[in-house]
Amino acid sequence: MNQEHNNQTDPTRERLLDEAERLFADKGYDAVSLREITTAADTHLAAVNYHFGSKENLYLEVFRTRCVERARRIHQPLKELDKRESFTPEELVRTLAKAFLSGPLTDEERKRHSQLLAREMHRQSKAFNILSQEAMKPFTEHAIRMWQRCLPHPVEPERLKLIMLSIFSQVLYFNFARPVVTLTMEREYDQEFVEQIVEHITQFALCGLNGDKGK
Amino acid sequence: MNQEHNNQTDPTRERLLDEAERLFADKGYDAVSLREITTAADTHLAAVNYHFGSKENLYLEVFRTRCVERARRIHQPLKELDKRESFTPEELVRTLAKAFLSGPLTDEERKRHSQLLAREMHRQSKAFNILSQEAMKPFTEHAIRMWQRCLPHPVEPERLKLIMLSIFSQVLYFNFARPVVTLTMEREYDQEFVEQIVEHITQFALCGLNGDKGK
DNA sequence: GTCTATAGCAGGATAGAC
DNA sequence: GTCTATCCTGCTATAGAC
Repeated sequence: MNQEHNNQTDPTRERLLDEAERLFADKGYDAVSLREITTAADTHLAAVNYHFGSKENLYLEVFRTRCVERARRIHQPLKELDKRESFTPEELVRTLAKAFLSGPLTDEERKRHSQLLAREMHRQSKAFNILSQEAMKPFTEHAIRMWQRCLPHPVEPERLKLIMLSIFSQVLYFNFARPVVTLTMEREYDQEFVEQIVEHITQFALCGLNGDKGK
Repeated sequence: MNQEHNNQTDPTRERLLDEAERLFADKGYDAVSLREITTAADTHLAAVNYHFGSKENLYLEVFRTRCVERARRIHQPLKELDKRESFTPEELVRTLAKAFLSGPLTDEERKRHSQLLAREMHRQSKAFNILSQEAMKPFTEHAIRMWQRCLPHPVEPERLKLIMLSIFSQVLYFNFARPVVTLTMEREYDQEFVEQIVEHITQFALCGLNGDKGK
């Protein structure tokens, strides 16, 4: 109980979560079999039932631990910025875009995270509820408070929420739909390209913020 | 051969495609069984093999016929605009956003289309190839030619492609991730809300087009 | 040509041996 | 506690009756 036998650090349990996450992200819930997962995790079928009770529960545990933890790390740069005395809207937007596209996660993690998110985003499932309650909702609300703090003139929250959704849709898409992006741009993802995308989204969103002046 | 017995109009075949499309969009390829589809289409298991050869082929046929056909209808408003003597960038962007969000499709069709697209968007599959070759590529290229036609000053194609991707990511997201949108905005989809979204994306993209002037 | 009946296999879950 | 061996269900595909 004092070191290795609690739920958090059992190595078999961790390996199962690792492989489950990878495979679920890659193929989706129904396309992955428990046999596939346990073989990859170098253990046996019954281990899933022992540690998680069922396939469904293993899936949910991936969201409860892995995804929520990654979401926290994505949130981190925003919190850092918020600690500062002051910041500009441009810095806020760039921090948002960077957090998702070149931020704290490794490229592999980013891909998995986007895939799992995208898979759950359109169905009201338990996994979706975990994500929205633990990750998306607090993140969005925090970002909006930060905007209201740094914008020179007040902007109605509805507009800010729409802009948040627009930014979010783009970072998700540029991570998730890479085949479409490389096909359209005739260009592979490398550091320079990602920086270009971050810059594109930043400028896009900034103009969206100030945009209605010209109307 | 002269009326009802060719592939295009066999009523059982059509019902199978209808139900397959609905269920695949709703649950994804692996979560749907042929039994489910044939029961919904009020026919028997063997009919799938008779008409399509396999589950995989039925799936692909949904893309080859239904999705490509819908993509053509989404393309239509753009073609109409292109026939005109001249048009503004704003008209072009609004036409693009409307085509996906309130355009030629019914709401039900729009949902299905977005779901099927989103499901295939991240994996290089046969279905993806059909979509990108038959629908996305020609559409994107046409839109870019139209932009180059109506923009007062030349804009490099790479920038236009990025803007196309940004618009596309947003319309896809606002169709596909409705649970997230309603949760964030605390608002259900109705005609007024959809119009607001179209307006939001239009302004967003327009500013993105002219945006770097202010930098 | 249509559809029933079944083959053959893979899935998740679990009983029970160690 | 661990893991093998097995259960049973549900799947796709197809052979063959009508």
